[in-house]
Amino acid sequence: MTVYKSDFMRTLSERGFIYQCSDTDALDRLFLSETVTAYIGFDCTAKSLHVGSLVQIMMLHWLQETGHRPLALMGGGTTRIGDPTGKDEARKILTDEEIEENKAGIRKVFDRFLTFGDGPKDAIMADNADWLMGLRYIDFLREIGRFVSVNQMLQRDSVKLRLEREQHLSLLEFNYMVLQAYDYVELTRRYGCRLQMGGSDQWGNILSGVDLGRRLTETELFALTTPLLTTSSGAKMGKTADGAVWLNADMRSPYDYWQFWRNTEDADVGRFLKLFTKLPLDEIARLEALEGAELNEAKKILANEATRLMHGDEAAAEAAETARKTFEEGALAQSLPSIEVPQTDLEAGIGLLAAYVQAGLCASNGDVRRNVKGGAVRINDETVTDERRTLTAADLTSDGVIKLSLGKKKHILLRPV
RNA sequence: GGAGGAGUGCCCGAGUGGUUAAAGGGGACGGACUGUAAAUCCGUUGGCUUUGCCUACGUUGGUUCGAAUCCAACCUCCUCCA
Repeated sequence: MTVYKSDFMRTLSERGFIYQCSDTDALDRLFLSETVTAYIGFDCTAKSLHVGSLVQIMMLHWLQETGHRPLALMGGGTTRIGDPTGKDEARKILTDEEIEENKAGIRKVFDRFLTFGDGPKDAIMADNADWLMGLRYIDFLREIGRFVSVNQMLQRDSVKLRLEREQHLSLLEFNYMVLQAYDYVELTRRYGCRLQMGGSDQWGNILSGVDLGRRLTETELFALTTPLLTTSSGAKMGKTADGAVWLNADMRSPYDYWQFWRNTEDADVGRFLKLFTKLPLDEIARLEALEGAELNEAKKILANEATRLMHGDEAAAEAAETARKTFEEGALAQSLPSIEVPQTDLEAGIGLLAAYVQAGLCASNGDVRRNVKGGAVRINDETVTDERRTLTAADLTSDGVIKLSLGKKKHILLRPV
C-alpha cells in the first residue's frame, strides 16, 4: 500500500476507500498544499439514498474531517436525463415534481454527515439544474461539444456494455456523461473544485470530466473512485427482498437499519467497520480478530456505530435495546417497528393476509399464503397454519399489541388506536 | 435503403398451435442446521373474492374452437449488402 502524506489520502487508503485514482501522488501533494474542494454527485432518482451511497457520503465526511471542503452535488439536472451506467434500459422519465421531492429527501442525509455554511471549510451543496437547465443546444455543442470525443465515449463501459448487450441507447442517455463532465468543469470554475469522487462504476464518467477540464480550464483535475461494494458472498450491498436499504428514517426505521448491519457476514465485519464507522483502526483490528460467535460482538458495535452516525446516539441505543430484548431475551419489545390499525377494525376482525400485506411483511396475499405453508408466519410467537385466521382483540398481548412475525428476524407490532 | 436473424417471468435461458403461469439455472424469500453469520440440504418464487377467475412471453391488430408459438404493421437490437 502506498504511504500517503496527506491526512485525507492516508485515511482513505487505510480504511479501504480507494479503488482507482487518476494520479495518487499528485493528488496527495495537492492535499498537503492547500484546502481542496472535492465533489461527489448524487442523482435524485429516489426519495432517499441507500447504503450503496454511504461509502461516498463517508468520503465527503472524512474530507471535511481532515480539513478540506466537501461539495455535495444534487443531480437536479442530470436526473432529467438518466445515467445509463449499469442499466439495461432507460429508467422511466421522472417528472419535475418527483425530482424536486427526491432532492428534498436526499438533502436531509447530508446534514448528518457534513457541516454546511459559508466558511472556507464548510461544506457546499450545489444543484446542477442551476447551470444545465439553461443550456442552449447549439451554443453548448460549439463550446463544449467540440472538445468531447465520441470515439472515447464509445470506449466507456457504460456505453460499450449497452451496445454489446444489444440494448438500445438513446441520444438522451448518451449525453449523460457529457453533462456530468460539464458539471465537473462548472464546479471547477465556480468553486475551484479539483477532485471528483464516486463509485467505481463512475470512473468513465469522471474521467470524461477530467479530460474536458484539462481542455477547457487548463487545470489538472483528479478522479478517485471507491470499490464496488459487495458482500463477501458476492451479493450487491444493500439489496434485499424488500428493496434497497434506505438511509432516511421514514423509509427504513433506525431499528431495521441497525438490523441490517447486525446481519453482516463474518467476512465483511472488518471491512465495514473501516468504511462505515469512525472507530480507530487499532480498535477495528482488535474487533475483526474475534472468532466464531464472538464476532457477534463486533457486529453489534458495527450496528451501533453505523446507526449512530446515521440516526444519532439515542436512536442507535434504542435500536440496540430493541434487538437485545427481541433476540436475546425473546421478549416482546414495545419499540419494534409497528403499524397502527383502528380499534374498530380489530373488533371486527382483521384478516391475516391483509394484516401481513399492510405491515409490509409480505408483498401480496399470495405471498402470505405461501409463507403460511412454509411455516414462516407467527402471531405472538405462535406459528400460524390457517391462512384464514383473523386477528381480533383477543389476540392482544398484555402489552396491548399483536406481534406479527415473518421468519425469525422480521417482526412488526400491530397497535390498535 | 436492401436481405437475413432476434426480443420470453427479477436476471440468464428452454419452449415454435392445445397437456404452458411457461423446463433449467441464478438470485430472492422461507424451513432445517448455526452464532440474528457463511456454507450445505429442503421448500417456495404472477395477481385475486383460489375446487374458479384474471393478467403475462417487445407493441398493436389479425387468423383460429384455441397462440409465447401462425400472419401483418410498428418499436428495438444484431449480422451482411448498398
